[in-house]
Amino acid sequence: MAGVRQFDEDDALDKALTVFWQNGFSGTTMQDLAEATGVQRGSLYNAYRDKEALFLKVFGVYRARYVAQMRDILDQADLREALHGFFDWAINSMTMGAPSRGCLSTKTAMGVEALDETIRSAIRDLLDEIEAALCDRFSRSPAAEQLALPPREAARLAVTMTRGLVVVERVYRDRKRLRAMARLLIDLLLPAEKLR
Amino acid sequence: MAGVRQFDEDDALDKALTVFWQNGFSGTTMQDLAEATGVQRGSLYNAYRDKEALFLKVFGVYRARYVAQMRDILDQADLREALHGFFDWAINSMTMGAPSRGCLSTKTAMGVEALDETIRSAIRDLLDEIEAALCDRFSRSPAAEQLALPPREAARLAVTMTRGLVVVERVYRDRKRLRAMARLLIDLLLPAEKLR
DNA sequence: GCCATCTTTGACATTACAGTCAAGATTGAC
DNA sequence: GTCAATCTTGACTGTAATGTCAAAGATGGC
Repeated sequence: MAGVRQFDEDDALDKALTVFWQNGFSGTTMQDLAEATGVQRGSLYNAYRDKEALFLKVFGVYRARYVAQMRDILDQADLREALHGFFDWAINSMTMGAPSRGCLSTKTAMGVEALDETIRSAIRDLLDEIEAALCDRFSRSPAAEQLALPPREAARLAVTMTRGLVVVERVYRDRKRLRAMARLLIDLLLPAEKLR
Repeated sequence: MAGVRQFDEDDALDKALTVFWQNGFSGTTMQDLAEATGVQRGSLYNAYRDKEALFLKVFGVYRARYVAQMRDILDQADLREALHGFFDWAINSMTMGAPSRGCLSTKTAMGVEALDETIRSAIRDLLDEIEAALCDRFSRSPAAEQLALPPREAARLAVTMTRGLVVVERVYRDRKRLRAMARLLIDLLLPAEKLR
């Protein structure tokens, strides 16, 4: 196999992820990616065909990391703490950077005007995975008994809420508000432990 | 006052709103607006200075209509029905069109990469107004006693949830899912009446 | 009817971006 | 060491968008 890739692919994808996350899909230019990765535009086209294919590759990295981290955080004995941990982590993640980078999947879903079917399905897969991770955690005894809703429904509600938080973050830029919202939802989902 | 405007401003703003709503701020070009309104690009620039100023004018129309309609819908005796009416209306509104037009404020908040401060503050004002409308309704007796949360908090949670619904709509394109989510939230907010 | 004032019109300048391509560089296989 | 496959490079093309401007057109006030 002669004529071998000159750049470190993992490193390049990682740097590209940072750029996409900060600027969104349509807000990122191939020039931006070339500068961030140190790989020339032409090489990126050669390696990944076009901007969308490169994005999907980067999105795969994002997705794997996201789900692994959230599963790790959810994996603690106390359900309330697991949920707090999850929301804190999500809120910290989206408020990182200046201006705050937000959420890549939400940015992409809402940011591209004519949402490409391939991209949309990649985002849907991620949301499905997030839902599944929450659902798994909620199905574990004794979580199911503590919840005000069946696991699947509680999971979907939590997923929807995190997406709402991303939008609210973008508009209000107020971490306190986000934390308060998360706390409200947790209190509603775990009524038995609601001791004010 | 010689040299008078040749086009009907209300009509033009209304048509521009349709375009912005369907395509978002950055996805809409002045050419699109010229075609939709029947007003030449140059005239639009002359009348509104630039794309952003025109958008803000259009957004004002959107905001007034949105809040008036939602206040009207919330204004029915039974709180549960008022909430169902509100969410149904919001869901119908965002799933209208093909592809569904979504929510103008959310699209704009998430779609513009470097969110302009003026636009962001216009969106924040709208969300504040939506929250206030919900809060007013929740503060009306006997709503406050039926709610699992204080009015302000319940209102904020509902606002966050509608934003989440918009994102979920864009990804899943499934009205049933949206309705189910809305129902879950309503059931959590009105625990006393939770009779399955 | 005349004029000052604003609007309309279409061409123009500028910028920005996605994607292409041919020539040259690199390197593993033999 | 040679070769062929692949990668790299930078210039080029094509397209699309925003905003500007000068000339022409319309109109209310007098």
